[in-house]
Amino acid sequence: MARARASGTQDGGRREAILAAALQCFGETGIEAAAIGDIGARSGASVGSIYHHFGSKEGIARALFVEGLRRNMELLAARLAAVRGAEVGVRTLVLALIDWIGAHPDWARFIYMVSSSRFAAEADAALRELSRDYGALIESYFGPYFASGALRALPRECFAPLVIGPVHDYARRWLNGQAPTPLAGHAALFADAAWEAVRARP
Amino acid sequence: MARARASGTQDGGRREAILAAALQCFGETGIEAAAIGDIGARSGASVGSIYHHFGSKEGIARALFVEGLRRNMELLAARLAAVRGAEVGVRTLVLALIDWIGAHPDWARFIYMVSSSRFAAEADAALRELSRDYGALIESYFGPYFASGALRALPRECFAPLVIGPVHDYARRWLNGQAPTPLAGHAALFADAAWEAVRARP
DNA sequence: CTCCAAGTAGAATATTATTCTAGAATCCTA
DNA sequence: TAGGATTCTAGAATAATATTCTACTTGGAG
Repeated sequence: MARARASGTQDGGRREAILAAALQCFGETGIEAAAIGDIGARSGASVGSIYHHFGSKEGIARALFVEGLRRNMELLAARLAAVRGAEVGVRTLVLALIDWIGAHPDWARFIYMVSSSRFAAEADAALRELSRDYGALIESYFGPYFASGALRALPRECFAPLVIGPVHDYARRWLNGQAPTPLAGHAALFADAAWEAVRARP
Repeated sequence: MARARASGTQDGGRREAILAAALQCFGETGIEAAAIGDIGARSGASVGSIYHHFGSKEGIARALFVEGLRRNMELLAARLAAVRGAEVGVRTLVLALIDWIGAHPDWARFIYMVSSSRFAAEADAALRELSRDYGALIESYFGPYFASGALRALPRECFAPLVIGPVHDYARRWLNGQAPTPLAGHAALFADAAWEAVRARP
């Protein structure tokens, strides 16, 4: 009858529980105001245990950030693997992001919260690797379409901003309560706009 | 020979000095890690003085945020007042933002840092007023062009994301060191894309 | 069975935000 | 200009909380 994570077990559930509690706390009060004690209370972990796993509050935030980005990227990779073509690829990029944000607003809110924070730019091995993988995914799918001329000749660094910049901007507003309509309500609009922005011009 | 802000004067210089020091500290180490003591040391203000003016660390951040947005909006308002027409208006929106970010990267970095933070959504009179003014500025300039059909029929809440979303997305990456080329290097590209995204379609 | 590494707990410590009290500068009014 | 009210400043005292430390537990390997 013992619950999977009754007490003192090494099943790894403790780590997940801490992350889940932290995501909640961070989302409710912001990272700065969230107390380690609260995270411990909600997850059933002691302070010492938390520090054993993550080293610091920033360590928790970093782990959450990497985990969120990874999940998001996995969805995108799965969706892209199922299609072929420049236009459908661009639309998939937009729609996968919209779906993910709609399904996981807490994760999205947290990621937006810290993505411009100091440590997001810092030397973090896992983060740099993830960033590299992300670039590689985009490049491997869309590279050929740039080469073939199906996509407009653009500096590569401008591709992602043009395609998903509007979605991110809208999503931030929506998550902040500044826009009433859920992201999904404008999915077609943003997908159309993304394709128009990067398709080859006559 | 007393310097303008020698000590204990009420000339307002103290408040500005605190804000300037805070912008530096926040930018270097992030808001959480920045210590009130440091801000005091850099600005020459005592801890008590800082709390008298701002009430809390979050209060300092809030004041900085509002001030930054206000300056940004003033530039935009001035530029828009000098032009007339749908296309030039959209381009002005993009270019004013690009210019401002290029000229004030510290402000931009800070604003991005906190714009998704908890207090940005909270009930702050000055902030809500500013947000309202911003909306009114956009509406008063572009409203007529929506009405005349020069701009595509769009949900109003999608207009700003489509026009400046890509710029924000690129700017965040650039400020994080993830994109080498300064924003100004892509100004024409982003302005063109913005206009294409919202112009009336044939 | 014993040992070892990983995990856990909670008290002790350190850091730092915030509050408090007193005093100095400025402003306003008569 | 005098005097009182108000704003501002300073720095010590307090409180909150992140982090460190030490001892104990658990589960697995040999």
